[in-house]
Amino acid sequence: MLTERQRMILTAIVDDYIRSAEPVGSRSISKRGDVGYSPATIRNEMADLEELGFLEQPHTSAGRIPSHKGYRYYVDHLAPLNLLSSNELKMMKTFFAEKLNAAEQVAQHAGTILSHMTNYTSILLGPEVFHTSLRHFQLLPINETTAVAIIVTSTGQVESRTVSVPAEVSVSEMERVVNLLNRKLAGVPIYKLKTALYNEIGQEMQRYVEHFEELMKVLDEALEGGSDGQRLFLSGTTNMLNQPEFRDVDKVKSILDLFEETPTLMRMMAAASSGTGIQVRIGTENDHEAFANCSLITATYAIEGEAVGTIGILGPTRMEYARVIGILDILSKNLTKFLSRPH
Amino acid sequence: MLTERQRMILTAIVDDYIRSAEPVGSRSISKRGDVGYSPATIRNEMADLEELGFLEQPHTSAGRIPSHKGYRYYVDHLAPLNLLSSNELKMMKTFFAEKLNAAEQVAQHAGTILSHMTNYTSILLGPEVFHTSLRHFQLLPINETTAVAIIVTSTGQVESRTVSVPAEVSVSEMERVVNLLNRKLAGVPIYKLKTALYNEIGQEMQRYVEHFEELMKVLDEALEGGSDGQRLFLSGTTNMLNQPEFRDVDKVKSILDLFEETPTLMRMMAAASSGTGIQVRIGTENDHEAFANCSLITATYAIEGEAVGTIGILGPTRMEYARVIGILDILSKNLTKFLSRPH
DNA sequence: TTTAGCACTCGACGAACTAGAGTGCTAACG
DNA sequence: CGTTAGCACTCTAGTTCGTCGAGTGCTAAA
Repeated sequence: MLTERQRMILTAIVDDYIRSAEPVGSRSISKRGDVGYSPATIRNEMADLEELGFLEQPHTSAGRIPSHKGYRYYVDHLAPLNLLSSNELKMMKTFFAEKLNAAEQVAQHAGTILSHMTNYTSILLGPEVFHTSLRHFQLLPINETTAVAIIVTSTGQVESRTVSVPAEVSVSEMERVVNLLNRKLAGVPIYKLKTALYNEIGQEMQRYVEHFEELMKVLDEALEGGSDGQRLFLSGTTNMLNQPEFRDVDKVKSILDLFEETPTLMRMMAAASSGTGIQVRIGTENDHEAFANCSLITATYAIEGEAVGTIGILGPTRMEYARVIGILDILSKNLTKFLSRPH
Repeated sequence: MLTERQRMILTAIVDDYIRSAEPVGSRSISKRGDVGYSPATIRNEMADLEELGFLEQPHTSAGRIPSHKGYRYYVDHLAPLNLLSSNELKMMKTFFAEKLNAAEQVAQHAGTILSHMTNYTSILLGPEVFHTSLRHFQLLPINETTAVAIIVTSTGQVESRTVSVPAEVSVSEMERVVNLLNRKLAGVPIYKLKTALYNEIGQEMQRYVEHFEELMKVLDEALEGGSDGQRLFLSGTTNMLNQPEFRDVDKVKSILDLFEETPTLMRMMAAASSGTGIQVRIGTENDHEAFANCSLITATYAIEGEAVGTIGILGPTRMEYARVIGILDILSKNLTKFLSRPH
């Protein structure tokens, strides 16, 4: 589709623009040395590239900037493989040498490291409990009408919520049920808990307890928490303010606002990481107008072969794709290895 | 110290400036009607107030703005008592009618409401577990070398952390210890847990278990989490961007950066709420240069008579003190009542 | 004591101008 | 025929300059 020379010039323009955030002119490309043509020739090619939709011109007498399509082509075909700098490698080594236990904590910390390494904003979708299985269930009365329900998963994550308990249900009754549940439900995947409760345990439970109906309601409430137990962590949100394209408060406002809308972000992250490997969403591909000038690069991480979370980097469309992709690739792989290691 | 007329004029200036964010001139004060003097008279008083340090002049031919000292005097002596608008009352009623259980969740939600009502940023220091007592302790092995330690407090808060367990310690041994601990430590305040463990339980434990040393290390690690189990919640951070004084990215940057530094914020909140009732910290009183142009208004909330957390509002020094103080006062009192109610 | 009057100051705003970066086109070149 | 030098043209960013108006401080009159 594009000639070799056009590819060279497009690469040069994108690279330059990523570095400078200023429209790139034919002269500066020519002077770089790696494209051995005069400004005039480059101008001709640039006009062609613009016609093809890879470049845009802010106004007549300015240089060119990559269009959405230009970035997409760059990411898909032109971006160089990026090896990590020794400094970056060192940061990553230091991180994985740390002694951190809980999976969620590890992942969260990885997000922080990532935002520091890249100077962009990292978005981390914590390990979901959906596919892990039940390790332990507990129901602790706090006072006459409330109890704390605790679910511990096989990966060591703890979810808790407060539930209200009808006065008729006695403590000993509750204990009996909890014991029964632990015997029957240990090892069952979290997402199957409710159906297991209804189908298998229900009948047996009726024999043990008096207030079956009330208890089922309590358990229902208690297990509710298990299904959406995924948390979102942001790090380096203010890095956005360093980008020259967001020097204007009005332009960042909508982005920062979105950062406070956890559910929306979660949905976006989940959508973005649908495929395997590294995913790049450029500008309007993000399905939210606040991110129209941003790119989101995501990767998933897994525990024991099961993808459990997503880690992403958000920056301006003019972001250092090659470097970020390189870092994210290594980091997500290491994270997976680290989380799946025998503790 | 100030004449009645000076107080009137100062009040008028502060009120006007809070509303408009523009330097206030003598003419506009005169025209308001509530100060029945000509611009010339007011100018003379303004010159005096400036000499006394209550006002400042951005440049010669501009109006006056309140100085730090001016705000302080306003807050301490001039700010009118503020009754909540019917709309505000309604929001608060709706909030406290909601069925929320966990104390932390309630408080966090209160912070959200607060930032919505005020259009400033709310900072919430979650209920600390320090003064609550132990309801239940649990140590669940996850695999050969790790276990999850869970602490449930009398208020229903759950803290968990992953600890590593030496290979020599057997599961049954661990269970025995946990049972012993629950029998002995239930009801002990969280902050006394460690000393209680060492002084009272230690000896008895030695009789029960083989690997005393190793187990003590595990327990030590497990109980570490209890002492600082206070969490920080921010809401409405982007409201800062709506303030005209922060229209410039450079000026908000340092503030938003500070929002990411949880420990620093926690320290500031703890320091700010040292006294009782509503505390107002104006500008540089905040001990952090990022907040030099901000004011922080805080109140504490309590559970069962024990102050457990702090709720605060951060805005520009030019913030609506009267309204915010009014809202915060009511909200913190209601929050206390709500959290201390028999569930 | 208060106020009207007045000269003065200073920033905000807009118009006019300039400099410079970059373009597209044409014609010459190898 | 592809490439390049040359040139007229365009458009923005930045600067200067003058004007306007809000606001002041001071003086003198009420």
